[in-house]
Amino acid sequence: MSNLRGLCSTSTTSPASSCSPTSESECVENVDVVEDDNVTGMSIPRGFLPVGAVSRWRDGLLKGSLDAGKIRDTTPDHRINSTEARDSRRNSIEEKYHEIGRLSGYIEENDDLCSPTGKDDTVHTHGLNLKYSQHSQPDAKRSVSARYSQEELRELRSKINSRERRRMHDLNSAMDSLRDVMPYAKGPSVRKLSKIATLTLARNYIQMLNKSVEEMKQLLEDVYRSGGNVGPGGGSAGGPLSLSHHPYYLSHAGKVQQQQQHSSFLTTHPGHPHPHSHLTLPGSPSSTQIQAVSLAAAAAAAAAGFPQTHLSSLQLHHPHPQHSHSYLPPPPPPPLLSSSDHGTTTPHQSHLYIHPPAAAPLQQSLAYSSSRGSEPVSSPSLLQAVSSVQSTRSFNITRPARDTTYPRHQ
DNA sequence: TAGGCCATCTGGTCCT
DNA sequence: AGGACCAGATGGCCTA
Repeated sequence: MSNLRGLCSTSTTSPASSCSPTSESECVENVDVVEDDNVTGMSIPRGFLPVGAVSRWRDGLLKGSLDAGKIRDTTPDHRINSTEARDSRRNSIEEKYHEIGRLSGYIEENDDLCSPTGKDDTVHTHGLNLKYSQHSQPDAKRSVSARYSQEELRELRSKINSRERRRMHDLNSAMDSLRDVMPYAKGPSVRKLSKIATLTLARNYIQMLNKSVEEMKQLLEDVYRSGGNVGPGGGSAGGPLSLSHHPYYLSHAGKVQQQQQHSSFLTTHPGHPHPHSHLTLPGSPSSTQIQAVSLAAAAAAAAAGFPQTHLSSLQLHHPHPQHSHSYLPPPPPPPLLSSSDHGTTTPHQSHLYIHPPAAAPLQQSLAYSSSRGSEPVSSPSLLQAVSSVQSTRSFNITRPARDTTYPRHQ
């Protein structure tokens, strides 16, 4: 029997990664402890393997044996359906494992199959080796095996795997960066968005921002068009602005006031000293300019994720009939998470339905914000999404965040 | 226990 | 030729 200790050292990557721990701490201990496995009778260096790694190593060894053709997989085409394949493999794993035990010599000639997971940096050279060494392979393929030794092929495979891991880690880092700018609360008790949920949320968030930009553009055009048609002082046109009664303004009066103090564009009307009073513009404040301000605030609120139900209630008092309507029509915005995005719908629900796993982080986000007394960082679509989920199924929104620490390899 | 999500390995393809 | 990218397969972990 080959001593399994140190068999992971053949990797070209870091030693830590060669052990394939699920966390760095898993590979810290390296005490000289050997445990006899009661299934195969093989000695397993427990000290080298983290908790739970024995089973993983066992499975990995099984996989390596299967892939290497040492063990014939009796499962018909076990690669067609992953679920079925997994179940069938799990059902027969013990049987196969006994078969592994009879193949102890395999271990001695494949010393780098000691990875706990049986995957990480376990350079199964069966791909390059077997495939490229077949005489039936094209010349280009054969040349690979002709130019490289077995050891070089292993190193090559290890390098390829390492690059792929790094690539996926970069992708995950980018995903985390994207999550950071997403309008949902983050916290220790909030599970982070899944990848698909992150992308879906990002798409709809961008759509929402684009819509705000378009509204701003339209408003500025109106300002330029009608700016010269308003009399000095604005008269009644420059009168009370309903923005002061807007819930966003009321709840953010302090911020608005602060912005006024630092803005050369906005001043507090002398006749209305109260910070919640009406806004006027210096010089000749036109109603359209005021509307621009109000809409800018509304757009900013929308960009900040403030519920658009409030924004849609923003009605501008203007003497001109063409301006008497709301600049923010209340059509429902696209859902941040729509059924089509996630591909999960319920036939009996015509409205939005979010698959629970995808919605849970959003719901937790709201709960987290609420519990902290902070204003929920949400959008109307988000609220709609969550409320629809709440009406559909119940979730435990206080469950701890899932430990999805990655990368496993540093 | 089933299903979701994820990391990893792997081989193929495309690009520089 | 080597690297990037992609998709399939697989197993682990977690939750409902």
